[in-house]
Amino acid sequence: MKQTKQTRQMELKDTIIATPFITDEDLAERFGVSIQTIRLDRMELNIPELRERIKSVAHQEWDETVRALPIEEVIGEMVDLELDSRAISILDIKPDHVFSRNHIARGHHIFAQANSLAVAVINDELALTTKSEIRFNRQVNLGERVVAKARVLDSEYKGRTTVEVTSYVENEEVFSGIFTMFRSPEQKEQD
Amino acid sequence: MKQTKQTRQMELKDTIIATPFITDEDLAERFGVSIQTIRLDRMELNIPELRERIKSVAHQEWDETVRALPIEEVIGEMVDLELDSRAISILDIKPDHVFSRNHIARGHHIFAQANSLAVAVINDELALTTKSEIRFNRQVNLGERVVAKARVLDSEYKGRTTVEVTSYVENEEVFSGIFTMFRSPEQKEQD
DNA sequence: TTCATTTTTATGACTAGGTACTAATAGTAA
DNA sequence: TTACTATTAGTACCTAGTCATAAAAATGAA
Repeated sequence: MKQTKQTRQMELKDTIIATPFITDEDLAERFGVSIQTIRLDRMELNIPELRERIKSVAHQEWDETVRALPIEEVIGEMVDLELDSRAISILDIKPDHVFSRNHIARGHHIFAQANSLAVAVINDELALTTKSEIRFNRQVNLGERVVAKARVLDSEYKGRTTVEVTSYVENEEVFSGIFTMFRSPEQKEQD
Repeated sequence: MKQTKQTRQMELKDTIIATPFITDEDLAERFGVSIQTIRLDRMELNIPELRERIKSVAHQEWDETVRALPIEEVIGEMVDLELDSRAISILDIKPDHVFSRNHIARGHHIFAQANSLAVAVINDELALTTKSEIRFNRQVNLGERVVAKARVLDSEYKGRTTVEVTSYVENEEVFSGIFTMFRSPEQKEQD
């Protein structure tokens, strides 16, 4: 009994998601159609060839966990800095920053920009985030430019500094956070 | 000035470990030798060809139990997952994750692990962090292994789910956070 | 310097798993 | 019948390799 094209394509998609390292030949055998049909289906469904599927899986994993996230890119570009007072950085949302499915920027990149800005604005060799309360106010999409502005709230309290960071896309607030930063006394306080 | 075979082979090995998706052609150019020499070197060093390297990396991260998920987008290695209930991932702190000065892990990596785990545990196509309150309880150092455990607190509240993530280094709590996640209703709620 | 050995490069034939394109055929609907 | 979709077939080309063979170049010892 023959399947319709639609149901075959849906099952094909599921099959590739489930076992992405399957070849067209194996797929053709499994669905009882020719290799050409499988290739037509993949084209219509925009599913790349085996090697590209392998590469994309491997690459994303590699990119984010093993290789250095090129810090300049992750953090964004610093355009203004006055130590212990304020700082501004911009981050252009690139394909690496978004979920593949929906092209929405992943939260940790927005956080990374803000957090590293908070670290950078502190006039100290060692600055670490100890606490933060953050809010993602709106989705950020591929291609958008995020401008993060940091403002030091209380600088002089010993060992702790509070930094407020607000991020905007074209004057629309997309993220805000209060970061409590630990700054180094002479020796380590906690271990 | 020419390199010896030995030093070239050692550097070759390092290069392939550092950037495993490099082709023989690129390697040949980088080392100023022919492709054939690179292939001889790989044979002597028992380093498989590009496709096999890609496949092995891709395979390591692949787990049949979590295949419905964009596992490649989880930071750290997922070792346990029960959708809408709990999830565990581990992240080994490598040189890329730390401040060069003091070898302390940068906060956004710890956050990224926790945040992506919170996203992954949600049984939904679209899950976004809208709010979070986090705390870095102790520094994490180079070489340490961070185990993040996510627990879904209230799953059924419409459009919002709260996830608690706690990260440990050898049973010592290093990070904790409450993530409020947005999950897709039938149509978009905000834009 | 000459010879032997190691190292490197070149060449040709083959492979897997595709892309891109053209063409032919089978089945269905108006 | 004509029009259209779905499927299959076949060709040329591509990449990133493989293997085998041979020749050239560099190196070390007599």
